[in-house]
Amino acid sequence: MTLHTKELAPRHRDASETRRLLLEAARQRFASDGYAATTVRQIADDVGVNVALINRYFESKEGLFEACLASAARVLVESTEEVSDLGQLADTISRHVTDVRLERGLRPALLVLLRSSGDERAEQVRAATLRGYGERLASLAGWTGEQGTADLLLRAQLVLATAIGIVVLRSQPRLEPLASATGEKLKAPLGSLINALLVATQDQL
Amino acid sequence: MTLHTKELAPRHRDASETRRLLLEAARQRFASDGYAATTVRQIADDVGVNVALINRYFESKEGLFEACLASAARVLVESTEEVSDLGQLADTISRHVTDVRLERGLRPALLVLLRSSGDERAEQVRAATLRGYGERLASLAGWTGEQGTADLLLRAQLVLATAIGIVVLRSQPRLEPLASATGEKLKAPLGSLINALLVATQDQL
DNA sequence: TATGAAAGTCAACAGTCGTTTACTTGAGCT
DNA sequence: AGCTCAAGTAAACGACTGTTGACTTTCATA
Repeated sequence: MTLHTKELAPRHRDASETRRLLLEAARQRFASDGYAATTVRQIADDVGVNVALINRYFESKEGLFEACLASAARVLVESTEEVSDLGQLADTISRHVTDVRLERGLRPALLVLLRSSGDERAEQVRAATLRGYGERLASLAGWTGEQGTADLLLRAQLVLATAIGIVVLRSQPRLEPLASATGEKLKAPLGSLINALLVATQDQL
Repeated sequence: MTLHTKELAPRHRDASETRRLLLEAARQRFASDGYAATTVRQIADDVGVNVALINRYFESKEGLFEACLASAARVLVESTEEVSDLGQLADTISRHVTDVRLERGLRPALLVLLRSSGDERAEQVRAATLRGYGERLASLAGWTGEQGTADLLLRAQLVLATAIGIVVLRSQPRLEPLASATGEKLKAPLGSLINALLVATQDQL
């Protein structure tokens, strides 16, 4: 339905730029429709180029998907680098989860991470990325890895689960009022959620 | 890969039983692989019957999927009927989310509810079911609909988001330790999460 | 301005998809 | 035992999928 979004700027045969546009269109399609339901012809049409270029630049549909996964993993890492303590976490997550910008937003990144392609290598990237994100959250709460803080990792993964659920309910079924809630509106309840899961427990130790 | 799970019991030409088996196999496939990635031949092979029976009993692949959605909606409603106050909620959710039984468990139900088929009618069933579940949770916290309790609906949907995230992270990427956590293990953190989101706010009014 | 390599297009390929039609098998009846 | 209708099968259909190899266009260089 969304055809030829980028028709402006004649695009004088810039290979790396075309590659970038294909990656962007693919991430959007994969995030909203999933891997199997997305057609390589759709992606090519979104950019306005021929299908064959996908195989030229990414080798295969799987290759294109893996490139999307790598891009999503980068976004996830960057989104946590600005957080230094638990106090900022609610603010950061609620802002990123509601970010409408396609490039930096957590929404397409998390959605792509959830879509399965069946490919073995892609599956490992997904698992490693989500595990790393959970561990980064846990570290903020004082998780060290081996000691008596094992519960914190589970609780951090529950925060990640909430973020995933928010992104899902905001995109596909568009559940109101959650779907239209601003980052500011989400900040308070997310703050008390994080406080209950990570801060309160931290104090007990 | 999972071929002919139900070979025992010769199955003497029982139409309604065959229909039931097809529905069960479909729910499992749709929940784990999604709509587009699931093949009607796979489903028929799981049961051990010919593909044509799917179109005979459910009219189309879409019809079969809608039947799965209806079944999932029923499970969701039933899972909340046993809850009468917020105190039981954490226990109920954590038990249902970790339930391995395919029939009654929340896991396949929620997963099917998340899978999109692109069909308009299916989309409406999904939306209505999830909205109703959120409202049922909010009602337990004192949400009445129109008064100054609007925030409670948003917070209840955050609880739903967490449940969805848990189910997702427990099935496809299998994120440990969340994926293997027992219902008993999840009960405590889920309890403090619900308490922070719904009970604490309730007291403020 | 000629030229060659890169960027992009075209058309076809081998599979697989959901669906349908005509057919065969089986069980319950008198 | 014979008949009959429902349950189940077999095989093919047209459409669509990802992928490929040969072709054409463009642009920076000489």
